[in-house]
Amino acid sequence: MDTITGFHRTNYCGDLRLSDVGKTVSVCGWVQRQRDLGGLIFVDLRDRTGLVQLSFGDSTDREIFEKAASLRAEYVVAATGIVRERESKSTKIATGDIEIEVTELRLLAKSETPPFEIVENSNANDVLRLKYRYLDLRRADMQRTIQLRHKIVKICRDYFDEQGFLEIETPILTKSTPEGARDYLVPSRVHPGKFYALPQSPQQYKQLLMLSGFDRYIQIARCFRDEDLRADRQPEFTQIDLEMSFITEDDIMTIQEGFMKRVFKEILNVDVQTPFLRMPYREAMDRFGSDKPDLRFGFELCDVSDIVKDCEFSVFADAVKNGGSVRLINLNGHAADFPRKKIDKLQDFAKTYRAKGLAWTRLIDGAVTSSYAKFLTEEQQNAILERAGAKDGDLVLLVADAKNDVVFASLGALRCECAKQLGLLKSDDFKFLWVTEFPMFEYSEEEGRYQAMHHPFTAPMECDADRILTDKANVRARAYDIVLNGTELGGGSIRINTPDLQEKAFRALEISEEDIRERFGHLVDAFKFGAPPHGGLAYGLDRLVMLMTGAESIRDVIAFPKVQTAADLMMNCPDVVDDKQMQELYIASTAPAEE
RNA sequence: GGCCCGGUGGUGCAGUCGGUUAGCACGCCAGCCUGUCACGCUGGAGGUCGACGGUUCGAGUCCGUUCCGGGUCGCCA
Repeated sequence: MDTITGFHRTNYCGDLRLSDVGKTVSVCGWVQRQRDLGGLIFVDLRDRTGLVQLSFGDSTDREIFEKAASLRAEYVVAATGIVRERESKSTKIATGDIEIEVTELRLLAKSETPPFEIVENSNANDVLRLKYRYLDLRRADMQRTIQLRHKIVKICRDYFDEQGFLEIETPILTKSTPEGARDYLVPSRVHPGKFYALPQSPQQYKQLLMLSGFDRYIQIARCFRDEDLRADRQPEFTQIDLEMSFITEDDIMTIQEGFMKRVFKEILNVDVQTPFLRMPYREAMDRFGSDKPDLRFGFELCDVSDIVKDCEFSVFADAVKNGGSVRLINLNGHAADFPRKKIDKLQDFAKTYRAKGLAWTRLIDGAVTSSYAKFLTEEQQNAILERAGAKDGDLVLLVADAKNDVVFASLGALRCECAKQLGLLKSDDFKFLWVTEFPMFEYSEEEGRYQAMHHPFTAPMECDADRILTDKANVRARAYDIVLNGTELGGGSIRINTPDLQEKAFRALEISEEDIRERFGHLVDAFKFGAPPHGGLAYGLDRLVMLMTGAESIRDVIAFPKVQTAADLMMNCPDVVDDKQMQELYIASTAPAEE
């Protein structure tokens, strides 16, 4: 084995070009592949920038040639040589016009045969990839994603710095704030029986920073939520977290739009149109059945409750009578794409959103077929078609339910599912929007009371503020979400900044005086000392990177992600700890409770 | 907690109605080869089919349980 002593890298592999021909260069990296043609050996050397071909032939020193012959995949080498124009060029790699005729070769480390090939678009399964994540990360696509993530963060820091923001770190060991997601807890050694919580977000700290006069704050903040994982959800994730003082919604949105415009231009060379469309929550739900609508395609919802409220079809009529609705989407021109079998599949899909069924009507070659034909009068059926704007070649899907939530959720999801099946979701089409005027409260069946939809510090809209205790269902908040292609990138709000209003908000949430003191006392106290009007926004960096790279899973944009059971397969954690550690923390036993 | 999908040499997959020697590609090892670039050619090694139990003359295949992974609903102020 050779050492690196005295060797100095002059270039990264992927950077060499025809203009470098004749230069003596030194490169290092991993052996991607070795091709031994007998009297001639080629080695593709890989580093984080790409590949370059090393060549060994007639002019190569005997000892070096033999060393080259012994190279295997993933061996670590350093090579010095002269850049030559290739006799036969390759268009497949960026450095395909040249090769390095090696004059010095150092073997720095050998490698066992890796458990999977280090190639782009590997289809090795997730368990293996994650167990050997350090190898998985060697692959070119992972390298690109992680490097691109760095660039996004860099642009973020630069942009917000230019806008006068200060980056301030807030604690990772903090206080549990029930309400909201489950906390990750950290036992205290010094305070037996007491616990820190890892932050779900730096929410309260950043508001207190406004109170301290920092005026414009940003943090690339790690956040933790002990909830079940999804393709776009990890238990620890990164937020770009902002807060500003002496501003309104418009200021925050404008600043944010400027960042999006810049990052999309610099990273993807995409021109994002600003200002973004703004849409009240109510409108988003009515038109798209979602508070994070994907605007890349149509298929908008349409309410036909009034047409069917007295019809013979009890599924429709009862839904309306019991306080719900009957709504539809029209898959314009796609009737032929959804034969009966596919519609049945769509029904199963809708049922996962608790829809009880899926009614449909189809217009093909002038003939109308409906799943509900025998229950409705011709007038009613025609009225539905007219309301849907249905014409020949259309397929209309209807959901009826006594709960509007179910109608919206299932139709909203169907809308996206159908678009996906029809290939209408282009990953290079970016449709931003702000969803505004969220409800201040939502009723929790479980808790039997109204809860904050955003968080308890969110300000009500000024025109609704006097009804905060009397008309909870209809009070709207100064909250807004930034949505991109059906993904909630982030959300924020204007906060309450007066003790009076904050006290009213707590009362509306039926939080007792004692709880207020215990859980939010520091914030309540702080607000007695002059809180500026302020508001902010936080959004998921991981999701932004996902959308910008077209990654299908959030795991692909995080260097060391966790699997669905929140385990890290590489580190093998969570794991048991020594009894001694447990004792120091006053935790009784390492054994899980047995049934 | 519910529902759905998957687990077969190192890797990715095939495996029909339950049938006798579990197949393919890549990778790996050895030999040959002077312009390859997914090098080529020849030969070779490598599998108790996730685990346990059951049905059967016989199980990769059927049944049950369980483990692991993925998707999703609930959950995620």
